[in-house]
Amino acid sequence: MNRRAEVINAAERILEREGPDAVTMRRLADELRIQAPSLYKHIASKTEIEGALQQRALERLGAVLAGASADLATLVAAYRRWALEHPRLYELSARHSLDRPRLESGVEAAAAAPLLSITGGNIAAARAIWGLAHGLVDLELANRFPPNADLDAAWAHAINAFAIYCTPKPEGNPTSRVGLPPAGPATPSPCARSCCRTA
Amino acid sequence: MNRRAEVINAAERILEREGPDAVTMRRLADELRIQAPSLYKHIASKTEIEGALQQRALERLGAVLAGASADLATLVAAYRRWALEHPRLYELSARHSLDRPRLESGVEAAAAAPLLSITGGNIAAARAIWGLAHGLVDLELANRFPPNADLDAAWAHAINAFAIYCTPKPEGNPTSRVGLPPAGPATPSPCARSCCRTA
DNA sequence: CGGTCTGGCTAACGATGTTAGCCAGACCCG
DNA sequence: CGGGTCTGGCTAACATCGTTAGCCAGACCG
Repeated sequence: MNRRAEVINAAERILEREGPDAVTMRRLADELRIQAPSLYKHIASKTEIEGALQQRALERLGAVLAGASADLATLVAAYRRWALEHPRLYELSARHSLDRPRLESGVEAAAAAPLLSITGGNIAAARAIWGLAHGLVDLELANRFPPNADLDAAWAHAINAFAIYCTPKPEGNPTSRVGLPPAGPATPSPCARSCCRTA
Repeated sequence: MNRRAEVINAAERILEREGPDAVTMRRLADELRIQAPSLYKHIASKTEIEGALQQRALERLGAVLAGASADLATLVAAYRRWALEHPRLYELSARHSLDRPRLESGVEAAAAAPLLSITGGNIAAARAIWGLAHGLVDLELANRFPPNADLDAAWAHAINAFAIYCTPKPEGNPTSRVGLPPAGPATPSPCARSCCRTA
């Protein structure tokens, strides 16, 4: 069964080095000094490889987020940074629809946990923040912003807007706050920050 | 030159009826009662077709948004509705990176205008809201939320969070407010809404 | 020793985007 | 009317893609 992991490792290597179009069964077989049809002794289809990489991406992103859940700003900064550092993997994992049955259970929840923790267990708010982070990253990766766009400013606004939903965690208490009531009117600083001045 | 438009129309028809995988040069040729290579008399590549559809999507979405720019809630609702009604077209247009050179000038700006208008010309805030709307839609289309997720609640949070950046337009003045200073501390209702109670 | 399983192999299939090259007809200009 | 060019079809073919079928060497085990 270890060969299967080698296949997926090779796929990830090719993906990161040469982009998604290079991840080809024949190219992948080359990397393993094998013929393409032999791959099917270890995996059922290319889709399965993509699924495995998606799972891998979810795990890694989840781990990174878990280590950066001090407050909203650092959390989303970690999200953005990871996505920009592993754009191919992020794209592959985000664009494909999850086939939850195949996904190892818990991965999804683990990736979501830090976000939930920060919103005090407010699932809907966590989803909104997730959407925001994913959307900004996705648009950035897809080249949808003009080349000179000040994306840091956009992220700053995003963080500022959602500050109402988040109380910074008391220092030194890294455990989850899932289950606590939402933060409620912890009014954010009323947007006099530099990022808010129109250019 | 009109045949080119017919090709793109046919591509859109197939896309919407049978999904992205069905948009094949041969299938497309069938639809036009033609042989596949003949398509190349009217277009240079399949990529060009996708670019044209992307442009088309941008135009239509822009038009819809322009007609729904009363306030943030109706604007993003329109965004979401359009994307869910034309998921294939939206995906195709959002996933592909823009090749701005080929894009007809002004389309991008036109699509962005309603958003900019609502943030009072605050570009960074507009981008954040765009990211949020795109992200939520993209995750929804990609099946990333659990089947029973209450997405309306997530959208409500999203709107609530960004309310600080938006003053509702004075009734009966549909012209743009681009250029005005940002809304500043127009404090949002402090999140006592039903959507904010944790389930 | 014999049987089974593992993990390679070659050959091949159908589908994809795309190119080369031919040709009928429309259309225009002298 | 005659000839040239342009338009828009066509067939044949190519390389590449994911994938299947079927063969076989070797390891391993009873």
